[in-house]
Amino acid sequence: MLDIRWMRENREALAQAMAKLNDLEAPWELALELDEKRRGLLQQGEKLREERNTGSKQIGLLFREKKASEANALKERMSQIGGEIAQIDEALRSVDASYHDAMMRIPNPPEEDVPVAPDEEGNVVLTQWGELPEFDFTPQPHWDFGPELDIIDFERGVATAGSRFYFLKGAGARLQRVLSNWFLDVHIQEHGYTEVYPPMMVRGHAMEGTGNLPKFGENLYRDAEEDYWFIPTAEVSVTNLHRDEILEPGTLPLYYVASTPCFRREKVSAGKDARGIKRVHQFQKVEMVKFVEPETGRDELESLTRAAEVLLERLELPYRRVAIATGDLSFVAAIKYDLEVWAAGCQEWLEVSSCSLFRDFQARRANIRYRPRDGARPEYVHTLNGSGLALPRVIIALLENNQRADGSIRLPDVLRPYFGDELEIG
RNA sequence: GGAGGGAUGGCCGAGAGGACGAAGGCGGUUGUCUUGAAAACAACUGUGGCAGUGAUGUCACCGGGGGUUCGAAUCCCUCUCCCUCCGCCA
Repeated sequence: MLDIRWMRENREALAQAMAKLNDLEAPWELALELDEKRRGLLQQGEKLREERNTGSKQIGLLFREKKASEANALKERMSQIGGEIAQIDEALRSVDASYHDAMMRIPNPPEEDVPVAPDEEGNVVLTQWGELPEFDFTPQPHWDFGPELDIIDFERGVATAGSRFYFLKGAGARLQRVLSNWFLDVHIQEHGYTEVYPPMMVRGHAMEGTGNLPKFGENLYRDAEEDYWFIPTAEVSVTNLHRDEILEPGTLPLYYVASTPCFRREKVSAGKDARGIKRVHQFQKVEMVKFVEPETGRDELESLTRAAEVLLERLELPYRRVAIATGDLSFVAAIKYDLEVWAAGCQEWLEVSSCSLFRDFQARRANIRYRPRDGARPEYVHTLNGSGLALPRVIIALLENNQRADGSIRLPDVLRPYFGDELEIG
């Protein structure tokens, strides 16, 4: 959510930002209109309330002085005012609801240096690390060798839960668990993160806090009877960890990391990314979330992104950092870097991390504030998050890039502390 | 799942239709006293909206929402959460 005062005073900048984002539906003009209406009604109502408050006090006094007839006369007038207040309140309620809804549907304006383009064609590769692996045979995609090695079972996954579900088995399941643990360990021990185990179903208002609702409900799974939503990423629960709080001076920055399953409806066209575990309804992801002071946001984004990149480097996986263009930016992000890893079997770059700065956009929605100094006014924190990393796609790259002519796979040495001498699969 | 009891400021806790944004205590800040500290004493001490350059004014907020009333922390409805007992359970 944006600061309405900023919106009032920066119409031009707002219009430009929305144009850059290529979001033609963003109801920012409507929001400003409703804001004006809302404040008008608010002032009318308050004036009447003031009148009624003083009147009501009078009535109390008059009764105490046994001046019943005067009191009753006043009562009648107050009753009238009460009616007017009720009318204004009703109008205000409806205006307020529309206003709030409009505000919740206005996206975050991009940072100055985000590449301006209408869609993902304008994304810019900023850096590329590592050499693409070369083979003297044709590298296979994981959906071919996964079942052969009996480490991924698609058929039984589909039979059990439907399309885009799978079983990881044996070395496959173990690899995911080991990677998840190792990612967590690196973030905790080297990057100063605190591990949390968050709820994986949350209330609707938590989804609003991170910006997944009201606009993107169709991407989420939910309980049919109760207000429980399955998290599409740990970002949702972990960001809400400090909802409605005022953090005392000295608490920021806060770094959290969690490894959770993520549930996504993935209503993409039926054929797209249908094979393998590139795009599935349930996957494991290690997510980093930061709460920081506003001035430090950009530096924190850089260190957050580096924390994810380091993992890819130690796994010897070639990757690139991509600056997401304005038209491809998510609703809540002010700036976003994607990390894409090369998968030799699929022959494509797979997104394994998104690192975003939200400024105060989420903090306003979730009402997360901090006190800059003792006794100072509370201000909104800035939030960031990034995957560090999404498991299935890292597994894809790891398996596909390290396959050998005989069909076996040799995992990188960095995993030796977790695998011992069992670095070979198949 | 069933029965009952609760939710009040940073914390504890009073409050039962009118002088209540809310007693009292704790905590915090400042001052007096003191070489300094402690103690004692005194004053101050919540959040947000709107209007105003400003002093300030005004409105809202006693878990959330709705209602009754001239007037609600207080009465009614509803939701959420917490506690106790019973049932069930990894």
